[in-house]
Amino acid sequence: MTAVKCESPKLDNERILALKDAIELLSGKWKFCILLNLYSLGTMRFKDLMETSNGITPKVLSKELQELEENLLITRTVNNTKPVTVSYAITPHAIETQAVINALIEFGLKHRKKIKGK
Amino acid sequence: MTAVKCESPKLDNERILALKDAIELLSGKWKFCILLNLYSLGTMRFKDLMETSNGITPKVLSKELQELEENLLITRTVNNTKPVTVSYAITPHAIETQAVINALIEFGLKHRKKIKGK
DNA sequence: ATAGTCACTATCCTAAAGGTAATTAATAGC
DNA sequence: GCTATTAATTACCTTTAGGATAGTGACTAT
Repeated sequence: MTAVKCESPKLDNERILALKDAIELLSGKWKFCILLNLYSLGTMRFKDLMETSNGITPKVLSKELQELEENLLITRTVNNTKPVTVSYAITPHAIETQAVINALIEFGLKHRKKIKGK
Repeated sequence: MTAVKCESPKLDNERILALKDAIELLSGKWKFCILLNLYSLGTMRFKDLMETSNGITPKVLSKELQELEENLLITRTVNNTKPVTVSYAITPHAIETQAVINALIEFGLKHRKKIKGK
């Protein structure tokens, strides 16, 4: 992942690091897609995520899920089924990303209005 | 820019597009750095931005500024000085990104606490 | 004439993100 | 034995973001 740069004389170091972490953690082509799907549809299996994340490949999905799991945003559960299925669910902690998503949506809505009048 | 993918049965199409736009507009290594600097230090010249955005090259800074200007987040003003100087300032519209930045910081702070206890 | 400032632009290059396609392991059904 | 399902992994390839370096054009100062 490309390390994000952000410095600001107005923010203390802890906040700068937090901002940097948050951006890096959530950036990429598929992160929000996966989180939104898990958030709105609940626990999902690998196969389900393959289908709802339109155009993703198993390799990329697998990698994304690993990153999200490492960062405690989702849980991975192997089910005792045949063939083996694996369930993914967002953690309570991941629900905190909703505030970010809402802020992005609100900004995006205002932005679209601004741009339309150009 | 890599087009972000996000779909969700819970969000209507307008909000999905807004989210997509916002993410794409703000993603990249330098966007937040530049916006934060202009926000906290006020109007800045190209040269100033080169110095505060530690490690950026003129080519990349130029490209980032063009993108931000196209999206009405900053203004570009050529000053009648010798040699010519150019001033960049954030627009009132760009100040709305503060909500996004704050949400990211809040999430990042909580996230750092979570990860520390791993 | 030469060197310096400022705001870039041009060219080339690397590293990382992401895509394609094939393959694997475990198991079940036919 | 052969095919199918699920959740991956592997090797390979392409695209893109961004970095390194040099150069340009308008001007000033010495």
